[in-house]
Amino acid sequence: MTLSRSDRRWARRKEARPAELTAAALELFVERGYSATRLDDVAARAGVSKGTLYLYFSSKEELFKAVVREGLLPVIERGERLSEEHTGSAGDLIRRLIRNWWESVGRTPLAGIAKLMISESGNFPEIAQFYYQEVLTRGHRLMDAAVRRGMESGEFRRLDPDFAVRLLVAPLVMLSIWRFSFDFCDSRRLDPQQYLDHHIDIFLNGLRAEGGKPARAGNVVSINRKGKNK
Amino acid sequence: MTLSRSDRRWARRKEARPAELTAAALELFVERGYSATRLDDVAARAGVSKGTLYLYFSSKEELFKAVVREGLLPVIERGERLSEEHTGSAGDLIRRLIRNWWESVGRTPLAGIAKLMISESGNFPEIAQFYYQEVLTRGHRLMDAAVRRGMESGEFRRLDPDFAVRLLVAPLVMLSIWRFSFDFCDSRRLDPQQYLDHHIDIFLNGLRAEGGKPARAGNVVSINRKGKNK
DNA sequence: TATATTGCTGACTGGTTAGTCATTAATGCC
DNA sequence: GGCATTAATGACTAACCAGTCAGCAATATA
Repeated sequence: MTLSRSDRRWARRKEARPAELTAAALELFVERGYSATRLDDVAARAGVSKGTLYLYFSSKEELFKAVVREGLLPVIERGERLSEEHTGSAGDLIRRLIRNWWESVGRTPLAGIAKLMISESGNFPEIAQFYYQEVLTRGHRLMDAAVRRGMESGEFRRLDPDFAVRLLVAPLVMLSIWRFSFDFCDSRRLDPQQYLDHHIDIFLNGLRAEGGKPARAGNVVSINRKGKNK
Repeated sequence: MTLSRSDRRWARRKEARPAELTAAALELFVERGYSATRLDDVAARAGVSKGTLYLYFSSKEELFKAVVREGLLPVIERGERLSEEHTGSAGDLIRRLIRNWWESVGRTPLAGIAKLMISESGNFPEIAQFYYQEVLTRGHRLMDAAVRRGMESGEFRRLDPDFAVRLLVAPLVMLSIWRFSFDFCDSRRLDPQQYLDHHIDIFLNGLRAEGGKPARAGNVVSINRKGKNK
């Protein structure tokens, strides 16, 4: 029995394999967790056999590291550039940063890395450390600069910026997590756009100095807006 | 060789075992994840052998269910009573509910259930469904009543209460998760009290109607306050 | 076409662990 | 004390899976 032309079982695609494997691994790690993910399944989803996986990654743990390392660093760097170049109010910068986050992380599979790192931090302290320093702390600094700018210009009240930033970021992380954990439990799904709009609205109003003009969120983070449910 | 009097290896304590086992299991599940937790380790931490574990739970999955089921229902019920009995402003009710959450969940090992359910929802859709309906939805309803009360009395602006509640709860969940995932990465730990104070402050100010009196958070949720860091 | 190179495969193995069960010892009852 | 009951033990097994490797087939080179 000869193989049909479309049987790509033996296709040689050295360049494409690593990215396909890490993409498949990310999906399965997020879906099932690190331990519960079988490398046979990762390989199958990437369209190769397990042996091939081991041509590109020396162990399951190395595959995990690659997934985390390669995912978010470019995004962080883009955010840092965006922050440096920004001229305008702190509120607008925060809106842009959140919009940027949504477009390049929140609505992509990369959002799953948050859930993955939360789940596995206990088993991989070294990777958790890397993620903490190179993703969380840098992302935090990004928002921190915006919040301080607002406080110094008199746009925001003076609160501890560290807590303010954590409270700014927490709903974004929760949105990422929700998508991969409980969204499917609910028939009427969470609308991310409206959720982000409300967050920006409440947060910026909560932070703004007495007498400043009320913040309106809808004007920036409103891509593909759908009708409000109920 | 006779066993010393203090050798409790064969102690018969039928009543206490199940709670000790679920407590040990919660700790390990949260620390390592469900798959990566060995039942031998659970049994050892509870001071028994693996065979004993199987006297009380018919499988690893049943143990997991017991951990989730028994943990949070009493707390939810207490919150529901507290909400019904409350007289006073919506802001005060929200402060009390958060304080109550912190005392009976946030600062206890039960907080780990959030991380556990997030991590394992994909592998146990049935338990995820239970958790979603009996814990998340009921907790959500609790806060929802408070938020609506505030909107109807004119204390809060009129926003979609569903989103407002999600944004009220998100930082609490993140606080739970943080403790078990990244807190140990950072030398200068997150102070939960101040974090909650800031959240209540920003959120209530962000929600309050124009002309209402500014909300101050510090007067309710300030137990065991420590010096502000930096 | 012949040969060398190398990306890819899948059967195999060694270690690990959920779940079992024959045995042991604590307790209660006469 | 003697006997019956049952909580507790830990060695055992069957299954599962990360990681290996000898061979196969696509491609490159001559």
